[in-house]
Amino acid sequence: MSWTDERVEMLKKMWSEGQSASRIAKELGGVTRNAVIGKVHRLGLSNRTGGTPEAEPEAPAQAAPPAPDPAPEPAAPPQAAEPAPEPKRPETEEPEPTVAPTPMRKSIIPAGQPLPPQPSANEISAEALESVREVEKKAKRLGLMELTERTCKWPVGDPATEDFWFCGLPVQTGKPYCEAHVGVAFQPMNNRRDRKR
DNA sequence: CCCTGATTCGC
DNA sequence: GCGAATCAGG
Repeated sequence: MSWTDERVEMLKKMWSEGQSASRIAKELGGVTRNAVIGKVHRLGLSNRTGGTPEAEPEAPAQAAPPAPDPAPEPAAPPQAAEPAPEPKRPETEEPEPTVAPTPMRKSIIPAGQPLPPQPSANEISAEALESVREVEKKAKRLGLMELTERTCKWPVGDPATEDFWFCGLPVQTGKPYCEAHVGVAFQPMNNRRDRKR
C-alpha cells in the first residue's frame, strides 16, 4: 500500500480528530501504526493542533497576566463531535453480545431498522445503571471495525443511525464488556416477581 | 499487559 | 519517502 491522496487525507482527518495511530492504521488497512506515525511526522503534523505550521507558540511577550480565575468554564465535553461521514457497514461478524444489553436510551427510538437484541429490561441495580451512564462519557466510541478482543463491545445508540458506537473501554478479562457494562449485561436470574400468568 | 506517540536508520 | 525496530512513556 502507498500513501495515495485519499489515504493521506483520511490520515489527516482522523489524526486531527484525535484518533490514535493504531486506529488510523486499522482503518486505512495495509499499514501499521508505525507507518502512520512515520507519515504523520513526515507530514509535519505531529502536533495535533492541526493548523498552519506558522504559529510559533513562544513568549507572548506580555506582562504577567494576573488572571485570578474568575469563572472557570467547565469545558463542555466534546459531545458534538461530528461523526465520520463514512456510512460503511462491513458485513463482518456482528459482535453480538451473548446477553443482549439494554442501551438505556430513554428517549424514543427512531424506529425503522431492527434494533440490537434488547431484552425486557429487567431491573438492574441502580448502581450499575449509574456507572453505565458514567462510562458512556468516557467511552472510546469505537466503530465496528475497531473492536478487539479487549475492547468493550457494548453497543450504544441506534445502529440505523450514525449515532451508533461501541463502548470500547478495556474489557473485564474474559468478558466481552468493560466492568460497568458487565454489570448490567450479566444479571443473575433472580427474583422474578411477576405473577405467573 | 495493554496501550500511546517519538525517533532512528537501513532500505 | 517509507516503516520496522526501538525507545519512552501511561
